[in-house]
Amino acid sequence: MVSRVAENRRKILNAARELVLEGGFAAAQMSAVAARAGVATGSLYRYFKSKDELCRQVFREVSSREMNLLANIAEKPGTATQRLIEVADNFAGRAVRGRRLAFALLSEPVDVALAEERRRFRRTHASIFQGLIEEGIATGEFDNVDAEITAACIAGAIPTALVGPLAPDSDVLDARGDEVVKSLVNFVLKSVGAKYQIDRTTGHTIPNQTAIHPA
Amino acid sequence: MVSRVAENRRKILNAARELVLEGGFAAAQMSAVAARAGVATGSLYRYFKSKDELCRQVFREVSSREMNLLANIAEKPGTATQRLIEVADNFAGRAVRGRRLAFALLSEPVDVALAEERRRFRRTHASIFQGLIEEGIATGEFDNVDAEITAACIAGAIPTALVGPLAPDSDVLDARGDEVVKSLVNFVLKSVGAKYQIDRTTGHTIPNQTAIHPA
DNA sequence: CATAAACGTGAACCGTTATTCACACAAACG
DNA sequence: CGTTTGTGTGAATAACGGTTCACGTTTATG
Repeated sequence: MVSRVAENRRKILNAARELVLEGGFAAAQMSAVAARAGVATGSLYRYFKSKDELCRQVFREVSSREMNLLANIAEKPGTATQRLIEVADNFAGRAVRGRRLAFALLSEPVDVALAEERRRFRRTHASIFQGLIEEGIATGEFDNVDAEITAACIAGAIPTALVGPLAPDSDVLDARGDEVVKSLVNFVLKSVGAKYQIDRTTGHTIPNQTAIHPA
Repeated sequence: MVSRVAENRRKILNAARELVLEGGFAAAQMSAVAARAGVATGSLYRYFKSKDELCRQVFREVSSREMNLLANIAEKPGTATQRLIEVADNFAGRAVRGRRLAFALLSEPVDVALAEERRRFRRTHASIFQGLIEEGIATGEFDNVDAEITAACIAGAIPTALVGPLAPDSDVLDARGDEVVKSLVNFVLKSVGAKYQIDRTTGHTIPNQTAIHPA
């Protein structure tokens, strides 16, 4: 009995998540969620106090998966530079490959409840970058930049570069995707004054131009 | 008569703009706009086909003012570096000082009609930066970065750094505002591989650390 | 001045969605 | 087996905000 309740809760969350993955949070209307989950709309309210609560839950589930992925990469052994490259590459790469999800999590117009959740998400992103930047500064790999601001900038730059000026439902990213991701990684590296860049075609590490040709 | 019509149109647009400046586009409800303008709600539809059209008009008026400001700075004489500094400083500085407006134009959740308008706005921002970056690359002031992507990143980074991780309705920016703006300018300079930074306290131009201490 | 055309009005209308609720049914308990 | 408690239902409700419209008023035209 208690298990059936848990099972239903799961069914509802899964249905909502599927809808979000397909059409963003705009598509997660209560009646649609209920239909997808195979229950009545009224039943949703046996499990969730409100739509906000349901959506927040979905947002948390989906975003925490992404967060953990990046956080784990950031904690792996290696130089700050290597890890910064990997985090940035994964962040941008995952966003490019899963543009629908990235849009829903980062850019889709949502109401205040979710906007709060999204702020938290962004802050977590930023704090991952901030940690790496501070490490890199300490080891001398990076310049002595304002880690907090730089991290916030990076956390904002990557998503908006992907969903903003580059058309959001265009397929440019499917073709040029890898190249764009590499450019983004290089952007990140330059912004912290890293000594290296990655080659736009081979992906190999190469010296940073600024460091090689000082004024 | 024709002048009275034009006058009323102006009254309505002004009322809508005021509301947007005070509470974002969410506050620009038809009834509120009508009340503020001193006309009946029905009258709004004598002047604008729909709310979307009215809001677009307001968005254009307000954003084009901002755009022109930056575009003019970008066209002034001087090195690409100098102008990039000025554009970035104005962009960030104006956003910090007019956070309400910046929020409405750049980050507030809006519906599809305005989202389209906003995309255009962002693209224009990006193209201003892109032009400066390309110039700087040509003159050897900047590294040979991917100008399109870098510009998109910068255009996305500055707004989200201001309204994102740093609390949006907090007053941190009122106190630390200048410092934050300078950090943002330095972020921009580093991301293009400029030879200079600006001093975080004096605001004077100083050599870029990366260029001075090559690996 | 007569008439038409346009303007101004604001209460009513409508579509959209989240939320509720009265009722049916199943499960737990003595 | 009766009772109570919890669960499922989906049509009705409520709230919200943009849009309309039938009517009075002002302005233009001949």
